[in-house]
Amino acid sequence: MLTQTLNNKVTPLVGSKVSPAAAFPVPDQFGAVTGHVGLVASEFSYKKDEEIYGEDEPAEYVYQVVSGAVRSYKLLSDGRRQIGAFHLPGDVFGLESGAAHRLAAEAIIDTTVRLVKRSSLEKAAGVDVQVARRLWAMTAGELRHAEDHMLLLGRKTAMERVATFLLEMDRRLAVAGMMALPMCRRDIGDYLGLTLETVSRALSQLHAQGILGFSGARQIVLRNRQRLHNMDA
Amino acid sequence: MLTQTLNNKVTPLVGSKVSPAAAFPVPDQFGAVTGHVGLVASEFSYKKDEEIYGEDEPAEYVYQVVSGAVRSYKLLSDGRRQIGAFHLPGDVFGLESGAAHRLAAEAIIDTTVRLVKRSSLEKAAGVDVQVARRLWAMTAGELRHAEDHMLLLGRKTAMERVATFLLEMDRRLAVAGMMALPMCRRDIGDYLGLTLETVSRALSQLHAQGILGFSGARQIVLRNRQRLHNMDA
DNA sequence: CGTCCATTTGAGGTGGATCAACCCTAGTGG
DNA sequence: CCACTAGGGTTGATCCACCTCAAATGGACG
Repeated sequence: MLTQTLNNKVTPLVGSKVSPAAAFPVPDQFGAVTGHVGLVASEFSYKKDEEIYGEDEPAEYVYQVVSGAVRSYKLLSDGRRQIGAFHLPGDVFGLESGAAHRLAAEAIIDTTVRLVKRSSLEKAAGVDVQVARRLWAMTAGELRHAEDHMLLLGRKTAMERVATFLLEMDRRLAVAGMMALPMCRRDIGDYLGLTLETVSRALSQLHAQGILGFSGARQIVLRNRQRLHNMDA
Repeated sequence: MLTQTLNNKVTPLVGSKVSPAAAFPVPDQFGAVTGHVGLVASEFSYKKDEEIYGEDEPAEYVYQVVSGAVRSYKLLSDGRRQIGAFHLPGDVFGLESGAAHRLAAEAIIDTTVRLVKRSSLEKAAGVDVQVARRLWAMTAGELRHAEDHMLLLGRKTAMERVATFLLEMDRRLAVAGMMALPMCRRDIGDYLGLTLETVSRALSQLHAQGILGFSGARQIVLRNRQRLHNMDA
């Protein structure tokens, strides 16, 4: 993609403040890599539901969410979808060791990213072992998440999956005890290996038990993290 | 682990032939890393069902299967198990970017491994960017497998999962068109997010359709890979 | 205020789990 | 060499968690 020009200002990175849109400080993974070697990062924006890159597309860029949210997913031929990860402000995504993206990526809501050429990172990693180490650690972090998620998809019940999801999102995007989910029930279902109806029923049940509160379907406050932890197996 | 000494001869690695027990040549991932820097690898053997390392245990060593087979898995508190990967002759496992193993590992059958200290690899990676690149690529390969497996666990039917499993094993361990599975039906089920009964029924059905043949429950020959491919979605 | 889509809720169906025999077959020991 | 045994595998019957299909409700935005 990246053919249409929405908002393409080029900014040199040095000290690189990151994620002004994030409501709390996040570790600056991108700057940790780019800062060392004076790479140049561009900014780019995507509309809600716009594709950022497709599955098996050449991996030309590595991205960091500045604001908004992104889903990475795979599709089966008949349209069944598995979302492998949600990317929130501060997160790096699209980093590949090989030549192609193995999942597609789309903006969940209007989203701004910073991006650098993969070839620049490769070159930097060839010169600076600290950069190489950071790239490895990022991929290892993704692997850790995938391994946890395999356990969820293969062995947890619907309620356990939703509990795990809520605790993950609470950790990653709660502000003042409240989280504003950027994704719809279908996205959550496709992330958890469930249908949107099952997700909705589980959330309704948690609401009825007083474990969470709603202010609109996507504004959720956890009222009892301990009980949620107990449900997550 | 590694406290009892079963068979601990130390062998310096140089050109490093690998996997004499493998029935066909495999890419020498271990040697590709260790060969460059003259690391020392030991050999060690484990009995069937013996633990190699536990979940969250410090990651002191990196392993390569010489002969036998290994399962990597996570457990829930009530005993539900998700096997994340099977490791066959030639495969490297137990490689971590962080300090601890995130899955446990056990020998499925009597197994011999080669191993090197993680600290040695870390040091080598700090000196030689090619080593660092290889370590990253290995972790990225595991991530690729995990991403494919999330799709299977989240969205494929029982028959599709079994078909995918058979094609994976066929690719990885078939000799002369036949494969000798080292693992039991329960292991297969815990890998595919199914019960052992469901795995058995799927295999029986494929047998009845003439898509595969048995010579004993674990000796399988695929008679129609194309039809199997069609079933795997 | 009305439209559109996301979400919730309900009713019923089903794929895979569970529970329960039974059957192989590879060892084991006589 | 064969009978016995134990563990793995198969098959059957039933159950139920989650899916599917359907309709009502709600909320955001023009």
